[in-house]
Amino acid sequence: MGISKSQLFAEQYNQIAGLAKALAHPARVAILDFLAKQGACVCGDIVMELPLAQATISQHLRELKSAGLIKGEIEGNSICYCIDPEKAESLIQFLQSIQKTSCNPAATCC
Amino acid sequence: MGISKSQLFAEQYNQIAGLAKALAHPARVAILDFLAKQGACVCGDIVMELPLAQATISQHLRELKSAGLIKGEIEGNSICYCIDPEKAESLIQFLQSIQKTSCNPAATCC
DNA sequence: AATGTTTATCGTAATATTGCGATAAGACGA
DNA sequence: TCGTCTTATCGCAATATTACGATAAACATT
Repeated sequence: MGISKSQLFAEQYNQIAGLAKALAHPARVAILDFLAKQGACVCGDIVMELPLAQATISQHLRELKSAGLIKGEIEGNSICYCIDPEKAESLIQFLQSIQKTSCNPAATCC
Repeated sequence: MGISKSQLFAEQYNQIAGLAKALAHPARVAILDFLAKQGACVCGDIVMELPLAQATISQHLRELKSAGLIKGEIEGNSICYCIDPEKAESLIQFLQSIQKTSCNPAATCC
């Protein structure tokens, strides 16, 4: 009935899925790319870069932060965001692990 | 109003987000991991592995397939799924590109 | 042809996400 | 203190996702 059954899955799978979910919106991908292209930290002017209202961007930033993909620290009047590379690593490793799979030669399908 | 504004974002960001969305559910992560651990293809017994109904798994498989993360070919009576490593690559590359970002030493926040 | 096996699709209910205006909370300068 | 600037949160409406029973479609076996 549409209820989330995430508690039925292994913790590892939920973690990967949680990270992917944080990336599963073009605005959040754009935010990460913008932070990366700045080479370092950015204080607040993400709102100027994206075609979304300030409230919406604040929400996206919160999701990225709670997923652990970015860090934000108070910098005087504004807040300074930057990328936290640690969590991205586990997603990369999962992708590489499934990517390594070569198709069984005994199978005729691929 | 909750409408999707994805058409306002660059095509590249939508592609990354689309791939991440396919990974953004523990059942789909589990399916990919299962296919990878089998080393190759598996015909249908994914249903036995996961605590979900057959209709639900079929839906998840369709999402993985339309995202290009898996391929499925008809194998007699059943259908044979295996991982398509191509699309995973672009997601890996995006993650690595944002991961490379080291924090600007001039910034005091991180 | 009739039956069983396997996978896909439809319809529907429950829940989650998205987006934004309004507003609050905090820091800064005059 | 007062106004201003910046970011967060609330509340709501619109939409999307998730899950599954029922059923259909395709094929193999009998």
